[in-house]
This record gives sequence, C-alpha cells and structure tokens, in this order.
Amino acid sequence: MAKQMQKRTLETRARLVAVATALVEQHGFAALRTEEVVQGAGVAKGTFFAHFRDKDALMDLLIGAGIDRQLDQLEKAPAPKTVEELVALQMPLIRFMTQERYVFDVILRLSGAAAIAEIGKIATTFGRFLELTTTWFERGHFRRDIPAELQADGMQAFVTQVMALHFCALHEDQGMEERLNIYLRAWLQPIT
Amino acid sequence: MAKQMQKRTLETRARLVAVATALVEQHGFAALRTEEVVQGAGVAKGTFFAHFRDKDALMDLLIGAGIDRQLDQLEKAPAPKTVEELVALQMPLIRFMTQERYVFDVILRLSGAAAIAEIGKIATTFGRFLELTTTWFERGHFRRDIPAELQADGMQAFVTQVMALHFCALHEDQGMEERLNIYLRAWLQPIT
DNA sequence: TGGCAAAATTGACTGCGGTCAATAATAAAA
DNA sequence: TTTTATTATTGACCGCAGTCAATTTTGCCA
Repeated sequence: MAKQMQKRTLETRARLVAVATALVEQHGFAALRTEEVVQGAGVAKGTFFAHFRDKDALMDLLIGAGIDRQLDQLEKAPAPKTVEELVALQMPLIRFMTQERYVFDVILRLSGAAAIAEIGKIATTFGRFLELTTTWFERGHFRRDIPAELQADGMQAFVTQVMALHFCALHEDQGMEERLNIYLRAWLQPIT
Repeated sequence: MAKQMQKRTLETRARLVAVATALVEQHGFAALRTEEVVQGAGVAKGTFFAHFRDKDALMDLLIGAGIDRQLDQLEKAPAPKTVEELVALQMPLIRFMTQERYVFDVILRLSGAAAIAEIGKIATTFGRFLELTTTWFERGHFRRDIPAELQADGMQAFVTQVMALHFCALHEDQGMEERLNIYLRAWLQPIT
C-alpha cells in the first residue's frame, strides 16, 4: 500500500538515521540536535521534517530499535520460573530504558500510541513485551487465580514504577533490581 | 530560614500566579504561554524566570495545588473497606490528573523530585497520597501478607498504569474505573 | 527526447522557552 | 539625609523545534 518512494527518499532517510545514530552514540540522546543531524546528512532543515513528523518521531525510531534489540535477547532466553529469574532477565532492558532521564521521558510519552492510525515503534515494543511476558506466565509458574495477561500487565506497571522511582531523589536509596523483586514477589507470589 | 523577600516580591509573584490561574481556567494548561502571563501581570519576561526556575515550576505550583485540593477531599472520607470503594474514592483525583494529556505528562515528569534540595509541590502530593493510602491499608481490610506501605506503593503503580493507558489508543476500549477495579482486585484480593 | 505532474528539497521565518548584563528599587548603615 | 549593599526588574538576545511557499529533481508518457 505504501511503497511509492523514490530511491533518493530512502537514501536521504537512511543518511539522516545513520548520522543521528552516530551522534547519539557520541553524545547521548538528550544532546541530539536536529540541526546537527541535517548538517551531518548534508540536507536542509525542512528535509528532516519531511521525513519525520517531529524530533520525537526520530527518537521513537532510535530508542524503539534499542528496545527491540533487548527484546530479541529476552525472547532467546527460556521462560523464567522464579521471581528472581524474572527480574534478572529484565534488568538489561530496564537499564537501557533508564540510561538517560531523557530516554525514559520519551518512552513514557510515546509508549501509548497517540492515534490508532500511527502506532510508533516504542508503542509496538510495549505490545511485544506484553505478548512475550504473557507467554511466560502461561507456563503456570506464578499465579493461577488471574489470567496470564493480567499478570503481565501488572508486571509492566511495576517495572514502570521502579524506573520512575529510579529518577526520584526521595527513593534513590534502593536499587531497581531489589525493589522490583519486592514488588513482583508481592504481585506474583501472594500468600493468602 | 527562607523569609527575606521584599513586599514587592510577594506581590509580583502573587500577580503572576493569579494571572496564570485565570488563563488556565480559560484555555487549559497546555495553552498557557509565559508571554501571556507576564503581559497580564505587567512585568517583563525575565521577571517570570526570576520567580520560577522554568515553566514547569509554575505548572508544578498550579497542578500541585489542584492535586492537593483533591487530597483534601480524600482525607475527609472514611477509609474504604472494599476495592470498589477504594477505586470510586480515587476517581476524582484520577480524573483531575488526566483532564489533559499535557497535565498528565507534567505530573509524570515532576512526580519524582529531581533533586533532594528542591522537592516540588507535585512530588510532595505524591508523598502525601502514599501516606494517606497507607493508613487505609493499615486498617487491615485488604492484604495481610505484605505491609500496608507496599500495598499503597503497588496501588500507585496501578493507578499510574491506568492513567497512561487512558491516553493510549490501543486500550481506550476499557474505562479507567473498570480497569483499575480489575487491577486492584488482583493486587489486593489474591486467591491462593 | 521534450514536456509535465508529482514528489522531494530548500532555507528563511516563526513561536516560544529561557538567559544575562545592565538598570532600578529597596533596605540598612553612616 | 546620603551612601552603600542587596535584591528585583528589565528587555534585547539566544537556542532550537517546527513551518511553508518557492524551487529543484524525478519518473512517466506521448
């Protein structure tokens, strides 16, 4: 349906993304300036915005790709059987998402698709994460009184909370891994 | 410790806040422009930033005041005994925080104090919310296998998740209240 | 091959948050 | 009252995302 671009278009776009990727690697996400990207790619400012709705759209692409790489790793691993395994398995992903305050902010902002028409990469990865973790819970190693999907949903809520608290001065005493363990034990191994 | 301002300072500050409040009432939070605020208050642009570190600091004040008003109401109510009551009680607060996408974004951004030195109003309200709900759980109407504070912490995670999903096109089918009920039943009334 | 419509590119321009050296108002000391 | 130190205010200026009418490039067809 959507494949009527000129070769030039693809090239320009690829150049923009390549330059942006390199710049991010050098100076981090927060320091990225569209002006630098277009200069590096040898195009005018307007061209950038002909390819990306806004700066967030580029970030969605770059950060989304990073999350996807983490999910690829997660999918390779066997389904965790204990809370400790569950947490340990997710730590690389969590660390990626909290590498910079700015990155976490972008992820929060873009994790829900703003409109059905335009589902971004990050929003897609969140769906993928839910799918994957749901299959974990379907193994039946955790709660049996609620559906696997609800368990996955809840875990996502706790993961988000842990990341948010990581950037919160009042709670920085406790590490993310330790806190997530506490949360998930309470969520997935309740004792009635 | 911090009380050596001139009368003029307090007056200017009050005028800025008053004008901002009026503008927000008319056009919402997202539409607020610092330029309009200073014009309405009859001061120069720089004066605004002598009183507030940035625009977010003003928003922190305005939105924080709104949350505080909701918490005042919450404190008046008797401690809820069922999940349904728990959810219903919080809905006004939740609706306030999700009145605008922009408001929710600001809250997320400012809910954790960036630095210990400067704890904003919104961050303070989050602490207040936790304190209040912890007392609810201390009544013992819900889980007994985990401390009241952890129950409150988890509830906050679910409330945040519900609000985030509210702005997410993929999940807008379900209402916030219904979804929160499902989450909190699973969190607070597990069946082993 | 020349002509033409669609698609891609351009860069000056706008909007808006935020800065800062200069200036003015205020309170305290002489 | 005059001098002096502190605090508040000013507004021109900057950085950076995002816009758009004008221009160039491309692919297509006669």
